[in-house]
Amino acid sequence: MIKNTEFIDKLRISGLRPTKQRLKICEVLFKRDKTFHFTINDLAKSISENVSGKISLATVYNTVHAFKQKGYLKEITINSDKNYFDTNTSAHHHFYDENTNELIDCDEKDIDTINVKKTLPGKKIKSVEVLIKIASDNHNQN
Amino acid sequence: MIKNTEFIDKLRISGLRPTKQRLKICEVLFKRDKTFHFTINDLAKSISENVSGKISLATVYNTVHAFKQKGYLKEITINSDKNYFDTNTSAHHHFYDENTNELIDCDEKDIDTINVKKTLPGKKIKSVEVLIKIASDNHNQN
DNA sequence: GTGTGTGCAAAAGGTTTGCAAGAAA
DNA sequence: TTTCTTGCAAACCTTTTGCACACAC
Repeated sequence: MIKNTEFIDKLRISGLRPTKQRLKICEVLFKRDKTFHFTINDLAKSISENVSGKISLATVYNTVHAFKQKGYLKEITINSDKNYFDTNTSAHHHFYDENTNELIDCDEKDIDTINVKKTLPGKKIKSVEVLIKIASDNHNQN
Repeated sequence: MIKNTEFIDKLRISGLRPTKQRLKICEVLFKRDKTFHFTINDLAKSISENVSGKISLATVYNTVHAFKQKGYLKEITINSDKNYFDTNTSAHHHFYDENTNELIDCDEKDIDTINVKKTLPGKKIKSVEVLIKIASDNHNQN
C-alpha cells in the first residue's frame, strides 16, 4: 500500500481514521486533473477497475457521505433517479447534457450574478443552484 | 361520478382515454387555486383521503408520467430521495425550505434574467433551472 | 485493549414491470 | 371486438442498517 501523506493528513485533520479503504477512495477521487462527477455506482465501478482489492458498497457509501460532510465532496441534484457527487467543492453550477447524461461544470463567473428579488420572512438563502439542461442542436427531446 | 367536461376534453385531446381514475386524479391535481407541489406518495395519500375508491399506486405512477409527458405537470428536482411534481408548468424557479421541506414557487421575474456566458459547441440550452435553498435565519444547518 | 471502521447480508424505500382482468372505443 | 388501462404482486435498484470481525490508535 502506498502511503500517501497528503491524504493521510487530510483524513486525520478531519477526524477520520486513514484506513486502507478510505485512502484508496481518496486516490480514485482526488488524484485527478479534472473535476470528477460520479454516482456511487460509478465510483464503486471505478474502484474495482483501478484499485486492487474490492471495497464493500456499504463502505463506499459511508466514505462518500463522510467526505461530503467534511466538505471534500459536493452533492449535485440533476434528477431523482441519480445522485451525483462532485469533487469540485467550490461554488459553481452545472450543465447537464440530456443526450449523453454528461455533467459539465459551469463556473460562477460564466453566469451573471443571480439576484433574487423575492424574500421570505425569517428565511435566509443557503444556496442558489443553477442547472442548465442542454441537448444537441439537431435533437428535439425533452 | 361527476362528469367533468373540461378534464374529459383535455384528456381526449392528448390522446388519453378519460378513465375514472384519470379523472379523479385530474380533480385532485387541477381543481386548486394554488400550485400543488407533490410527491407520488403525497398524491396517492391525497387521493385516498379526498376521493372515494382507492387507485392503485401503479396507476398513479402511470398517470403522473403520462400527464408529465403531455405537459400538464412539471418535474422538480430537489434531491435524489424525493421526486417532486408541480402543477405549475410555466417557466419558474423554486425555493426549497430545508427546515420544513416545503417548496415555494419563485416567479421568473423575481430573478434577474440569467445570462449564460459559456456556450458549448453544437449544444442548445433546453432549460435553466434555479433552486434556492433557504432555511430559518436562526438555524445553522447545511 | 478500546473504539472506530469494514463487510456482508438483509431490510427498506421508491419505482417499474408483467400479466390477467376490466373498461373505453 | 379490439385496444388501452388498471390493479396486483413480484421484480428492481439504490440506499440504509445490524452485527460480527478487523483494524487503527
